[in-house]
Amino acid sequence: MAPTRNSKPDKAAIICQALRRAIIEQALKPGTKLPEDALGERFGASRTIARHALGQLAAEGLVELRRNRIAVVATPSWQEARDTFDIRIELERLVVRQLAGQLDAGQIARLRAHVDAEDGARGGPDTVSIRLATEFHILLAEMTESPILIRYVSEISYRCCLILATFSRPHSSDCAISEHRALIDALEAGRVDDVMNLMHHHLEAVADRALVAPAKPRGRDIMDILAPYAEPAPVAPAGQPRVRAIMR
Amino acid sequence: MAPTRNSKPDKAAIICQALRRAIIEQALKPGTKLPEDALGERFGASRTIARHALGQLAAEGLVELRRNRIAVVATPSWQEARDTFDIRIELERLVVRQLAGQLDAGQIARLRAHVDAEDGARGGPDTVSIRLATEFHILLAEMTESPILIRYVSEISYRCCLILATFSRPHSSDCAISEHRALIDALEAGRVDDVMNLMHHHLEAVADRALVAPAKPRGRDIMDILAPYAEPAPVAPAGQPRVRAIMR
DNA sequence: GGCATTCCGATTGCATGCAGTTTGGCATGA
DNA sequence: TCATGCCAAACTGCATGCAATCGGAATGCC
Repeated sequence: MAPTRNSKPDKAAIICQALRRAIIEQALKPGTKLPEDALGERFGASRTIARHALGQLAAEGLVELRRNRIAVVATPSWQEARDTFDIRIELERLVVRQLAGQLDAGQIARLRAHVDAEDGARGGPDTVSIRLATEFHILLAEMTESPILIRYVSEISYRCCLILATFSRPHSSDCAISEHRALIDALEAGRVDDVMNLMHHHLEAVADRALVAPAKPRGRDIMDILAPYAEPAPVAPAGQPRVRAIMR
Repeated sequence: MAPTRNSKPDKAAIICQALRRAIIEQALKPGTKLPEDALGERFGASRTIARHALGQLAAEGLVELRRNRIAVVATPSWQEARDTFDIRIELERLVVRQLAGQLDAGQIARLRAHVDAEDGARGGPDTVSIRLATEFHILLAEMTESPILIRYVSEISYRCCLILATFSRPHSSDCAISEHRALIDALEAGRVDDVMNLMHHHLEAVADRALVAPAKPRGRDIMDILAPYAEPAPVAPAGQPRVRAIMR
């Protein structure tokens, strides 16, 4: 009775997992088409299942789903990228606020082991470093044992991977390892304010290192660029004034 | 060409919308079963569509989806409720940080009109007041024009409705109207720190008013209650020490 | 009477089929 | 050469069908 467990791990979930990994490791680049039947066939399932998986990934923001059109890997805009990191900072500050001084020796050891693994991946492909760094943050979130926090941090961290894939220049995000170590030290010492600030600045640094504002418009977004030119006569301030605070 | 618009609003999305409203207005209480074919029949669609809609709502955390079992309206635990409000506070602080001093007269007017509507709903059923109050927050989020922020705030606000439905004592959350007005004033004046603090305390107040810790265990959660008794011999500190900071 | 077992209806997991829409190439004409 | 219109292939939207699984009632056993 006990050993049965969740014997059937849900076919759609498998496809989801595979696509997620492929996307965050940039095996599937933003804009890549994801036809339902091709996916289904590849994973030995029907379109129905592939469709379901795509729906989930769309809910996570990794995939764009347009009606009657082939699904594609999402291509975050630059402004979305900024907003995403802003949200991530606040969420992860919550994480470390909950964890500071609350972790037992085993948990601290697990964290250190993970960072060592990150260290070991230096020199390897960038995508692996990025994935490992992301998994460190997710590991932290999981230690809160708060389902919502875990879900949100995971989701937004994966999205940040996608963003890095879209905007980052090559070789930019491995010096984060020492910052991860500092985080662990502060967590262990239990100084809440310190660790929250560390996390804040760590993520800000990641964002600033990665998010080089696109001088030449990267990839798609062509329609966005053309939008102002589509107005017939730009005499008055065109359209509604966009109400976005310019942050940082 | 222009008048076509999105002519097909997606059947699954309709079901989603309907269920969401029903859930946040407590027409569907936590724990209510949601069988696929019953749903499909009710909305003139097939099980496939109903299933898809349930998947979406599960991704939003409004529905619980267990394999081979009937889907049910989610029943948040008390700890989840606390965590959810903590996250919501940070997200909405971001919202007002972006909006302070950036709204035009029309937007301010729309906000005031909405609060007036809330006022008009006083004395009506609690569920309507709660929905209107929630929509005020979502309206704010939409004014940021940040898709991610809008998505997260909407999602978590709906979840908070569900939480209120689960834990709130009757007659608790209508005095929020004056706080909404204060928020608008501060937004218009553009004092960022003020409005962030107002939002923080407003949401904290809502949480404190609503989240009465359940002395007698409310409804289901029987398994939770039994959990400690399931341990064979509670001699030593049972299992791993739960690592949750007790906040506030 | 209390408890384990068996069996059947209810319900989900998944695949397939058909209709409607979009895409992109090709032919036609200026 | 370039623009235009048409058509077939590709793909999605959705419904239905079949097998697997679950929950609960009836049954048998002590």
